[in-house]
Amino acid sequence: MDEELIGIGAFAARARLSAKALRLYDRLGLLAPARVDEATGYRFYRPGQVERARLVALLRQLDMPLARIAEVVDADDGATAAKRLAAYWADVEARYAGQRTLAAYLRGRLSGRSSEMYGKFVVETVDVPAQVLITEERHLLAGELPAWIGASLDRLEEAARECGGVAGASFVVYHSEVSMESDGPAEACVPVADEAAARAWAERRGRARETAVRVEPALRLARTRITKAQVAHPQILAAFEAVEKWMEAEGLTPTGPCREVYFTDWDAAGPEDPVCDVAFPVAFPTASPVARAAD
Amino acid sequence: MDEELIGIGAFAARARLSAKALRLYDRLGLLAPARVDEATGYRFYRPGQVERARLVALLRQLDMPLARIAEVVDADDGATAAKRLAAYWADVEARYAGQRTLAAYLRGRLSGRSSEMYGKFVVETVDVPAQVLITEERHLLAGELPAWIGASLDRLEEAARECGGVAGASFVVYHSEVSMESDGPAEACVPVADEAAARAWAERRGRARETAVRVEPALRLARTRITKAQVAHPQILAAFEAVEKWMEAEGLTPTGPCREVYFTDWDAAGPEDPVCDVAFPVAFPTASPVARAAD
DNA sequence: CGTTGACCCTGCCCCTGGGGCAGGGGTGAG
DNA sequence: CTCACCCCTGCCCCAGGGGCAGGGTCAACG
Repeated sequence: MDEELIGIGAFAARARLSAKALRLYDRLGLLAPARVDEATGYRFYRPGQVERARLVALLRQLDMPLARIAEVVDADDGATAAKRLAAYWADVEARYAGQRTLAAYLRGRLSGRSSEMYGKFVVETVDVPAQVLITEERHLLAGELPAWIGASLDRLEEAARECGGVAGASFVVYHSEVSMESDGPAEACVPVADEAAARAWAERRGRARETAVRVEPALRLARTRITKAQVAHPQILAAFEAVEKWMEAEGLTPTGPCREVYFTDWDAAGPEDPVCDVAFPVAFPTASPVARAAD
Repeated sequence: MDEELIGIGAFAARARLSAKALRLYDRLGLLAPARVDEATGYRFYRPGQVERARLVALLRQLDMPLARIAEVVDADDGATAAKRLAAYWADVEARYAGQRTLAAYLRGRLSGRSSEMYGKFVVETVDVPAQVLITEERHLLAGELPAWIGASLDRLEEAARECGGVAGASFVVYHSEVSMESDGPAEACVPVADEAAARAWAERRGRARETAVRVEPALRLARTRITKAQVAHPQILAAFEAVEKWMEAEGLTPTGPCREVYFTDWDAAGPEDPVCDVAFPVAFPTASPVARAAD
């Protein structure tokens, strides 16, 4: 029917792609030529394939990975394709929102406003007793964090009712990066009163899930208290840094990953109410009997 | 003074970077250890280097290339560093703005609104006589296009006064991508009346510049007229597509790169005034004497 | 009929910013 | 003595191509 096949060069020009890219897409099965000459290996395309190729080119302009492009262009109908594109773009937007606030924060910090920032945070140490925790752990992106924290703590606090009730402030432990770009694991933790019940609960959930029960030993934390408005991307970085600066000044080094402790009802708090401690575990004083107390 | 050097593992944890990344930064000169043991090759860092390392880690979260990170962290003062960061981020924002509008456009198109879009454009053919052009050519990003087009056409129209005056509508030729992401060359063209004067002008400008004089043969264009409001990223794509669809339906194929012809005073036009033709060169009818005229 | 360009092929190395693993070494504690 | 940690270098891997080498094809022109 459509016998006017065209060579890769002409097709590349019409699709506004490079021949190299077309060969790659062929190899990946994303955009196979209509015919490949067996003797010479020459690729020939139907003019009707230009449309698909151009869509691929446009999606590449969004930096969409080829695998996701395949999901879009191979969708059964336009609505599905649009939905997949929208899902991808929502990911990008989330990631980008975090980057934007981080860029703004860094611009301010580099401009020399750093010294004035640390003064705003009051850092102190506090001792936390050993606790039985029910936890959820996940790898996620910075943009997904707020939503996940809320949902995860809700789930755990709900589950805590079967485990003797919530026995302390819920918190989130960041096992790698604070405000990580990629996927340092974050762990949501809720202290519960009844260890045996907690283990039974975890058993029912199955161990393959992301949930677990663990006993955390008593800790000393260096912490600073922040308001609801400060629990957001750039501002909270300043809080973490303030605690670290303070620890350095005190000669303390962190003995574990940092955490955010939510000690009050999030939803009931106003923007200027304190809701969260940004904290690092530090060593208990050992050799010297002089306890380093809070200021 | 600061004899407490720390190993790469501890340093990596405090800087929230991987040891692997630190070795890379060492090799690139971005973050050299305070001391390297000659016998073992072990790297040792001063605690004071954590700050720089962490800044690098944060800048990496912005996907800033290491070379540009080096420019920021090696800046002489904070203001310079902030300026370089701001410059980088402005690039990202520009690029991102284009991507966002493209994503919105594609979402709409995939949802099936395509059929209703093409009806809005009236496509026709028009013959353009041979012209002497003075031109400027440049590689640039989509975000820089509007500003460059305006400035470049202003410069050329100014220069045209020395070349016998402007002899036709100014236009811009896109030698690779329409609304390209990267750097397909764009060429701004102004027709002038006096070829000899134009060549003398180009001679004075020097040939190493991006300016040139060329004679374009007579062309037949397939074009559609769009308003000032439509001369923007997603909308204009629809116009290009409409022309291409029309050409396909007419059995025509483009014989050269596409162009935007600005046939009226841009600044004096309102948003709904037609200001621009989106056009492709097509072949003159040859075998058949039946001229394909505009509808 | 041969030659000349214009196309086209595969295969290889290059880029960035690392991740992951192999294979080896050093050091201190039990 | 062995084990557990750190640490080293070097190699291969990812995406998404760019660029080049070296060789095959195809149409048109003399």
